[in-house]
Amino acid sequence: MSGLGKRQAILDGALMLFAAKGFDGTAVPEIAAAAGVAVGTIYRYFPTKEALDGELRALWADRFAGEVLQPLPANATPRAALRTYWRRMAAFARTHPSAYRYLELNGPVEGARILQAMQALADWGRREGAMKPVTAGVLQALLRGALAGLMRLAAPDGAIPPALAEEMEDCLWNAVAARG
Amino acid sequence: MSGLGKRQAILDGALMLFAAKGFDGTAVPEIAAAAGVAVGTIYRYFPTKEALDGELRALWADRFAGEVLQPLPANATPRAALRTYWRRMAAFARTHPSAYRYLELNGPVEGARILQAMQALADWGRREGAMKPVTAGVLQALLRGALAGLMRLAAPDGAIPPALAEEMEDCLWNAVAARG
Amino acid sequence: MSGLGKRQAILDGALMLFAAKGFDGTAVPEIAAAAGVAVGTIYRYFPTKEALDGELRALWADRFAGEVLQPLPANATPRAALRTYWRRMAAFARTHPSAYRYLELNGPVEGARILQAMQALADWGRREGAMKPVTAGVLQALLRGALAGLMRLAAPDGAIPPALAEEMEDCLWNAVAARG
Amino acid sequence: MSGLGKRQAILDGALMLFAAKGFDGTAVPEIAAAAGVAVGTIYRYFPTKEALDGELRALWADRFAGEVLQPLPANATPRAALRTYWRRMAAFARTHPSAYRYLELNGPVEGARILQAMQALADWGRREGAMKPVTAGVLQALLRGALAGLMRLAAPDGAIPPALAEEMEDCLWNAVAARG
DNA sequence: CATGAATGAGTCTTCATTCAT
DNA sequence: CATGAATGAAGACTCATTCAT
Repeated sequence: MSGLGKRQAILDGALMLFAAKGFDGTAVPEIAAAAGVAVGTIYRYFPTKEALDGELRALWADRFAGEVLQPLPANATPRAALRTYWRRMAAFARTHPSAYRYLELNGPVEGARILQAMQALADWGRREGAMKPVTAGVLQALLRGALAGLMRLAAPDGAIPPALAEEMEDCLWNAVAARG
Repeated sequence: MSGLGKRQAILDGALMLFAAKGFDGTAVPEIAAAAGVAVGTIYRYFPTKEALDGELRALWADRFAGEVLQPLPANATPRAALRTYWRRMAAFARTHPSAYRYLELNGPVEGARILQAMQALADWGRREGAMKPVTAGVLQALLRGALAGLMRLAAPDGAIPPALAEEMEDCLWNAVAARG
Repeated sequence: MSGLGKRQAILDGALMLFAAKGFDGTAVPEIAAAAGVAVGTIYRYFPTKEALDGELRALWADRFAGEVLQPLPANATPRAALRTYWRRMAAFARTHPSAYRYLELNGPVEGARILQAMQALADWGRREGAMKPVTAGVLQALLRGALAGLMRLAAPDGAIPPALAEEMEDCLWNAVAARG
Repeated sequence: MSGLGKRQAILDGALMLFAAKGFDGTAVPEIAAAAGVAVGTIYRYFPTKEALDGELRALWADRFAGEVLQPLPANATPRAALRTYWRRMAAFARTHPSAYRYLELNGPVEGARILQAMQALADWGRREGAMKPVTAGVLQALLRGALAGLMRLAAPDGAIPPALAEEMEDCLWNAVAARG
């Protein structure tokens, strides 16, 4: 196994365990076992357990924001934008349940970049008359909270039932849509 | 200090510390110090650290459900019911931030009883034509998630700004209201 | 065994082991075994291994200086003073061989106070015409070095043969005596 | 760099580090870094860390004895012999402070050969009537101890002030000279 | 020959739990 | 009942040594 492979294996093992048992609940030897390496090897790649945690969080927070904030389709409406953001977030949670749980467990999910996008969406929707005036923070709290709430409904590590995700999407839009 | 007083002090200290640093991040001697008792005393009231955690969770989950699910005012409409539930949840989070954080941190917030109430509300609202058909789980996820999301916006231990709470309440109703 | 007894046992065990194998060559569990206590107990009395070492050094350096620098007999001559200092140092090395070895191993043997006494002796001896002019540092180096050299001759933990000690004392006086 | 060069670099690095931090306080990777070689390389030249230490001690103890015990000048008197031995020892300590410190730190400085020379000097001096009867061990302890004592006076890695060395030499001769 | 990534036994230290006072 | 000194298993981290490249 190459050095990069081991580094990745360590990150993967740590992610799974931190997501399942938390940082303090996970012992370094457990991570080593999960990664299939010796304990000492972990310290060749990360100076401390904290550093491993930090890198892991930075890595996945970045990836989460990166996936959610990809360019919107051309000619998108605010409604389509909201739907797109929501689906991307749900897709991330479905594809990387451990990463999602880990990020939710340990504080804000890369707040700044997402919040910016929510601000832009709120402004845009209001300009177009499609959305009622809504604080960006409220919008972010709605999306993130709804996703976290749905994840809780599912069994641990369970995926969000697509039907519920679609139902929620409809609710979310109505939550912020301008009254007809 | 009476025996009950000590027991309460231990529970209070543990709540604060578990909320701030997590179960695994909190040492029993820390709890003892926070409670103003000797280490050994803790073990006169709780057989293990886990048992203390369990009792604490049961206690607060019960209290949370108890406060939120108090009888609704007579002649309430579905809209008023939703608002009442939301305000009670927000009030709990504002009044007992440590308890709220602790409950959110450690898995489901006494899911069953709340879910039941959401089910009842969804049925009721649909019967009256005030709400669109909505799965109870989605409703619960919306409320709980929105609250958690708002708490995250606030500084650690900070309270939710009342204005945001009201704005959110409006969104939540629209999310599930029947289209006019 | 009382708390003070345990503390003392730890200090004693550490002294023996540090003297025999050095600070870095001694493991904390070894100290615990030598002291007849559990590993954790050591940390109830000393915050770190380094702190234990520090206290040990302070303790014995003080005791060494205290024993050597006790008041000289009245009507003592410079010659008698030198003899007294030397005998006290040798007595300390004979009575507490581990402590002596430990102090020698780890840098200066409480240099300042002893050096002061050597300075006083050198001045005194010269004023009386009994000693030739001699730098205090040279005098200290002579005494301490001679003692360390004799200790080396003896087997590890072996005592200095009294005959050699007396012979050395004669040499030391001649080393600094004024020429007849 | 040639093989011999690497071997020498390792010995040099180890000497410096062992002198400064002791055997147990020095990590093999540190030695490798100081020597400018890879860790594994050390094990191509020395089977274990202990073996490296052993060779180092043998090497320098031999060199020390070799330098001190070079042939004395023809027509030397006992007094000149003592002075010569002392100056050679001081010169060694001045020229190779790390080596001197290392040898002093770790037990006897190649006792046997030096002791033999001291014995010969003591016998010779007595036969000539220049020295009082003195045990060889005492003579050795005086010289070595005086040197070690002077080294302690100097700052770490500091050289012995020549004036002190000369003053000491005078003392040493008087210590063992026959009374005039 | 030289390298340095990998190893895992061993290090210092913490902490849940017990029990004599 | 309350205490806190004592315990030792377990945690994070180090380091002498090996071996595939």
